[in-house]
Amino acid sequence: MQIIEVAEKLFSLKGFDGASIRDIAEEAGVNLAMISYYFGSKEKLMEAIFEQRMGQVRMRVESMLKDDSLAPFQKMELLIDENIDRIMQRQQFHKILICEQIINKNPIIIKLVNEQKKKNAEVIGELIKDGQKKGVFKKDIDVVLLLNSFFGTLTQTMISKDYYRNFIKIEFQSDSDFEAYLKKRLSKHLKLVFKAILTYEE
Amino acid sequence: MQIIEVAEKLFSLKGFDGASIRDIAEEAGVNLAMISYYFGSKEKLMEAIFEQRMGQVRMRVESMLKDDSLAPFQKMELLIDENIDRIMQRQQFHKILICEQIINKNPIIIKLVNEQKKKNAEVIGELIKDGQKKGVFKKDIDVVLLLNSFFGTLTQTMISKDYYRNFIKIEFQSDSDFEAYLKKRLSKHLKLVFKAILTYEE
Amino acid sequence: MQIIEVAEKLFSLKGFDGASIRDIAEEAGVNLAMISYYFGSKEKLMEAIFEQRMGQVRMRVESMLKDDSLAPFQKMELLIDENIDRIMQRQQFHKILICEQIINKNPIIIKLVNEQKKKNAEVIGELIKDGQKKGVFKKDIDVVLLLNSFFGTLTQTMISKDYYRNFIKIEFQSDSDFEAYLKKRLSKHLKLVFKAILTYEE
Amino acid sequence: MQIIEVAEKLFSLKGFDGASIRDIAEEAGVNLAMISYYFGSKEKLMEAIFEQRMGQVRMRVESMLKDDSLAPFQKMELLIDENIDRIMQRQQFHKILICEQIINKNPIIIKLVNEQKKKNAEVIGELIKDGQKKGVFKKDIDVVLLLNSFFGTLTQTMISKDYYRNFIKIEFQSDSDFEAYLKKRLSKHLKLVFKAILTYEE
DNA sequence: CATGAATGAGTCTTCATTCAT
DNA sequence: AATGAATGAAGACTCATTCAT
Repeated sequence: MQIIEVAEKLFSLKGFDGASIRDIAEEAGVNLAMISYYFGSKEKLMEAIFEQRMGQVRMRVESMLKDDSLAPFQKMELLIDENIDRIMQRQQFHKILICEQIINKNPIIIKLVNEQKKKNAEVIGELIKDGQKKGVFKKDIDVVLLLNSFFGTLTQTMISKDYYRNFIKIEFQSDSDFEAYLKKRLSKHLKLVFKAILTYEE
Repeated sequence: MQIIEVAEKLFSLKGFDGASIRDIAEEAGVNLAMISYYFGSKEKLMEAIFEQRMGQVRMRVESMLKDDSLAPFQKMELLIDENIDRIMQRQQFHKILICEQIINKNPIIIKLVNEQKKKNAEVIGELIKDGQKKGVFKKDIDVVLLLNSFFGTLTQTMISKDYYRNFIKIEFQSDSDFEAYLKKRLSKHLKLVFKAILTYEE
Repeated sequence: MQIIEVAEKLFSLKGFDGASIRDIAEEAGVNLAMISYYFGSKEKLMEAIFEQRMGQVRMRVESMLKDDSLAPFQKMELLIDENIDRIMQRQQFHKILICEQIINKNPIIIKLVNEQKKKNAEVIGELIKDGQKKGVFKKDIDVVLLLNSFFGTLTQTMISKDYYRNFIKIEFQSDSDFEAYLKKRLSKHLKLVFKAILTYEE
Repeated sequence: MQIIEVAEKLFSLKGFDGASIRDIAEEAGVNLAMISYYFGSKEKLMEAIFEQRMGQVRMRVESMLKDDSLAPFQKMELLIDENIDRIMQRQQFHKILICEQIINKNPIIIKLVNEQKKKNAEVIGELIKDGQKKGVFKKDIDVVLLLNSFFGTLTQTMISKDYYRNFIKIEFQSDSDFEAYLKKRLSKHLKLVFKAILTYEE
């Protein structure tokens, strides 16, 4: 578990090929051979990270979405905030996730990722259908592009965090202060984008 | 020039650390030592790619933005389509661009990228001010988050292209057919998002 | 230890830059990577040789010099023979030592060498003071030039051994016979030189 | 000629294997290919240096030694000072000379060096015979060891110059001041050594 | 069960040299 | 006569993995 934590950190900093298991073993304070011994190989270690991190998704959301006392917009906003929190808390992993979709395409990982994407599309799809039935959402919504805008905005913001912090001329007392500010802005911004996509008729 | 082309391709497929200069030399049909000979080092080769690709940006746009006969919305739509075209034509480079912002962080490259981001923010910033003066755009627009949504949506769509193609149940006769379809959908989607962000008042 | 032995041999034959770790690994019968594995780098291997060889100096001498029953001249002669033996037994190392003082100048090694020189100067300095106090050595002796003559004669003889063997018209039955002859001649010669420097008044 | 000068400098600083013809070409301000073009190869360049530098020896000495009005001791002292000057003026070359006798033993160079040594032995041999005939030098003098002591002292002093300067607690205004001081000390020291070897009976 | 030692394959880079111009 | 471009060989070093203990 500690190995996974260190590996996640180093993979996110240097990439899969850039981080050596030597580095990982050293920083984790374990024997070099133990990584191959426990995980089988470097590739398998990466897979273990993905299994570990992707298995934790969704719990609170599921039940909430079934709650009929909540309006579709409320559910959508909950979903947005929930995911902003989740991703901002696991930035290292999500950096790896992006890179993994571009390079090193390990089939096992790609499969895991696509399953997750499918689940995401299903959840949001149901929510949209519900909203459409209730007449508050418009017809013809491209779920995938909606999700791409959502996750794309989040990841793009995440990887250019430093640039953004430098751009807005506000001084923050600590990193977590800035992080909190960022989440608030993202929340507002993304809710607006969702609202537009879900209701705006050309 | 041919080396740059091959290197761009392999870097986008395997990442900077994953692509060896051996691979690059072989695929480019040149001697292994030629790469160090021409570019000095692997790092410098990467920098050469960035200088090559980032120097080509914008020309038509500049003049167009100064054209007073165009309404802010028209300009904005032109800008969107222009950038969709540009990025979809240079997908390999933009994949590298994303990874480079996450890992390896060569300072020279980061500097180039940040300068480009600044220019982007300035161009869109002027356009927005113009629209606000003319009363067609709302106040208080976060330029950076707007751009993050734009480029984030594009890159997210690009890296999950295969998933998207599989998801929509349409059969395409060729890759370029799908590519064209994708660009049309993206154009429509992003114009909607921009319109919302630029005009929608909560 | 075996690697050090082989490295010493090859460094003395081809020089630091001329001897590749490939050669060393091959001749030592170990894997190429083992040298980096054990020593860290080629430079560190060289440092290891110096630490190994310079740590062994002097032991018998120390006690001998404190022996008050020996006259200064006797001590000096013992010191001369001791050092001739030491250097002739480690000719390979002393060849490296000379080259290292001219080229490559690894600071760690230079430091070790200078410390050794300082110790040598101290030992001989004490001996000289003792002899002066007892009135058998003259005043105003340049310790460093005395040592330079001593070690310079030895090394010069060592590196032009072949020429010397060819010059004197004596046939030797074996290399070790010649070596023994050389040591005897050197001993006589150097004792004469020392005596002159220590007593001869202009 | 300029190439030879630069090559001599770099070979003396980094050794034959450590100095690349790239470095030499760059510092000499000539084309990289010109060195192979003019000299044939790196080895031949080294040979050219030796031919250049060893051809210049002896001119004034020859005539002087035939001068019958000079006593053997006077001739000897002239010879000593002459050679101290010569070597101290060509320190770079003599550093190369030492290394070349230890490593990289190019046969052509070794031949040149041995011829020079033979000439040296002849000249000093004649001088000694003359002195013996005149009854001022003793019998049984080992010419080679005498020369070894002479050149050995000089080279040893040369390569540990910095240590010596640091050891004696005298401050020098300039490098050439120290160099002059060194030559004076060496001259006195070596004349004493010679006198002892040539006259001292055990 | 856990690990220190060892390895072969691979990394990037630099080398002296050559060749067409 | 002189050189820029190009190259094969070799350089030191690091890698993920294995294996005997």
